[in-house]
Amino acid sequence: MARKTGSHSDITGPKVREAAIRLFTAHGYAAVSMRQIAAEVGVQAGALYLYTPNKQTLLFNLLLEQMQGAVEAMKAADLTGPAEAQLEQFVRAHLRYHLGGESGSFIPYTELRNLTPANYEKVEVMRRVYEAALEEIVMAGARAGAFAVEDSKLTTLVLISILNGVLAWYRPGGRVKLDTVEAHYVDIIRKSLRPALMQVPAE
Amino acid sequence: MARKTGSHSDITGPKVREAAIRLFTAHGYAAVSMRQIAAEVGVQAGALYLYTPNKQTLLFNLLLEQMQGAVEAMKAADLTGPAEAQLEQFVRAHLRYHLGGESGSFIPYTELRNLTPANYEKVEVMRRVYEAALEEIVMAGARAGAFAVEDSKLTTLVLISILNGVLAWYRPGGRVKLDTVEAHYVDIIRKSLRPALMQVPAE
DNA sequence: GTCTATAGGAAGATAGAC
DNA sequence: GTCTATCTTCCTATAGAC
Repeated sequence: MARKTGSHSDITGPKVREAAIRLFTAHGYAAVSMRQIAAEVGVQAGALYLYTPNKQTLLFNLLLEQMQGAVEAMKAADLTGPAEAQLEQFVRAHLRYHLGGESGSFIPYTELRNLTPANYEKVEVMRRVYEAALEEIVMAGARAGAFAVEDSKLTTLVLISILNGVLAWYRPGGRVKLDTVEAHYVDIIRKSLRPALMQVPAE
Repeated sequence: MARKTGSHSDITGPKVREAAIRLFTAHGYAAVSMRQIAAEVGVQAGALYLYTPNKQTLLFNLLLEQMQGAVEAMKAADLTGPAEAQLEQFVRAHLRYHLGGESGSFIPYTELRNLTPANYEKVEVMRRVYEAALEEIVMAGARAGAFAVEDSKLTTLVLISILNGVLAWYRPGGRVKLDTVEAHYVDIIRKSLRPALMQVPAE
């Protein structure tokens, strides 16, 4: 394909995306200026507006794609079999999606507060789909007597918060490997939902 | 005591504090302007500088006092008896301190990233004291065979992140009461540390 | 103790040259 | 497609009147 000299749209575009993810993750949306993003990319601030109409839309698109990606990863997981197995697959899919990205960074959901109400609502729709899927698993396990659940909504919220809590301390390339994290969370989450000891069938 | 007319230092001071906590918690330090804080208090922006030398110091003092308060609450808790009992007291103290405040809001630790390096280090010292206390409990339980722990540092980090995750969804005055939250977290954390089923002594 | 006014700078976003 | 230059707005922080 013929291409004009100096046309770097296909290179700069992704770089803007990655720089924004990295900076928003590290410092938060409000603390990051368009000039900082531009410096990270290696262009002047004005050039960013070839790739996004404004700063707000940049954040919105990143968060929406991220949330859609989480839903897709969840749907691609093998959520079949007994509730315990489904839960394990959900936990693994969640952790791999949120921690395993090439870029190694993921914008925390707390940045949702920086979206305009209209934009927030669009992302929130996806978040509800995601959490509803988890709640289905929780309720199925409760019905089957496999999970101790008093309030499926509360249990689901707590599970999500536990899983997202990993972002508070996990560092890619750090001492703790992703496999270890996965195994650890699968283990503690499984145990945390286990019915009281007396109700566990001895085997 | 004689007091000059118009001297509201003892009223405005606390109001600045509370407004800053509320706004930093809701929107994050970087997204909040001194003008917003002033408006919340009911004064003009310039008047805030009677109570803090600058915005950074305002955040620093709030976070430092918060962290010191957590350490004091932990030390005031009855951390005696077997590791299971100590852990339960730690969990209850942590949740009550972080959720039970009169103001009903607590600046998330993610705001630590907005501190200057020198200020960050001072708060970090307190955080290490706090986490070390939890790790002591975890290790004691592991030695006694009461807890399943492969890596006490990892377990401690995960426990802290689980406990702080409550801030992601709990709303004071909401559907779920503080007592319920406490009971729920004590239950799931106790279970999550329980040794595997086969190793539990039948009784 | 609080106000108004303002200095000084940095932010988001646009215009036009190349 | 990117740069430089700039408009406009908002920010932190200070000065001086009351």
